[in-house]
Amino acid sequence: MSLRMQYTIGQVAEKSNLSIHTLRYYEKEGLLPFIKRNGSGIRIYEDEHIEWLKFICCLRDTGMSISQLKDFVELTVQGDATVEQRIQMLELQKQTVQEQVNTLMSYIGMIDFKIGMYAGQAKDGRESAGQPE
Amino acid sequence: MSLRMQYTIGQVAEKSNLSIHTLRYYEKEGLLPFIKRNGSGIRIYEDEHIEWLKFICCLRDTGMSISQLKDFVELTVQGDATVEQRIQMLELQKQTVQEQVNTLMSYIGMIDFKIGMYAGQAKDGRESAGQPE
DNA sequence: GCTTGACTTAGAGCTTGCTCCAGGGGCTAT
DNA sequence: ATAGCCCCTGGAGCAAGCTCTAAGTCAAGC
Repeated sequence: MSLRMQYTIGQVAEKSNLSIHTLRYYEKEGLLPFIKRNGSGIRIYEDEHIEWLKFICCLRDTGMSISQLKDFVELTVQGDATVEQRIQMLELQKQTVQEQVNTLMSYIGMIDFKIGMYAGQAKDGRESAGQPE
Repeated sequence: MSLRMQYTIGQVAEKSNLSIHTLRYYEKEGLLPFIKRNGSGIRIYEDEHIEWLKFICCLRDTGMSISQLKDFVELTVQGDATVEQRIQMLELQKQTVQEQVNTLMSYIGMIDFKIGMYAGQAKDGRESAGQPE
């Protein structure tokens, strides 16, 4: 007997850090095909939908586009038969995230190097103005 | 007596993985205020400019906007007096990149968790189709 | 001298992902 | 029953960052 909480779009917006507009936009784009409505047409969200939104944001923030997300959702809706395919997609995504991390770490190195150069200049003032390098 | 190589926009496009369009766009937006022209109005790039472009891409790819980049370039053009300010900007940027790395690593964890869930479903096939969760 | 190809400009157009607006519905409290 | 609030829809608008087009210049090779 799990007590299942229900939420309106405004409550979900607060919980998910997405705007109401964005939530409706995502639904329109097919990212939330399972949200039910009450008699007045009001969207009713439940806890699992909020979890799903968090996962969507994870994929979105790692570079997956809305339409790719839609493809992923459609696979999910199709059920068991597509589990392997979804696992493959996620493995691929995981790999690209790892590459992103590597790239960002190399960027930290570049920024550090530049900071070092500037720090040297700040001491002995040998910069030739107007020539970023 | 350093031999200083010179490049046309097409050569720089190849070397920098930016399109010719993008290079001209960046110049128009003030990110490359130091590119000279030859007698016919053709842009002449040198090695240090290509280095600068790589650094610009580093900052851009870590979330700095074109207009922020422009601000940074303007400080650089002003010379020594702004070195401290530029160091501060880069320190701040470095910090945000580190936060991005942390976020991405937590996303890898989320993706892994999801893969684990799917892998479980693939084995015992207890997914309820149409209910992403 | 004509073609080819890479360069020039100004400015229009495109894509993505929101963001907002007008106009309206329905519950709840006074 | 009127106000206040949150909800709804369809569609317009917006910002960023390119991306492309039209029309033209220039230098080299045949």
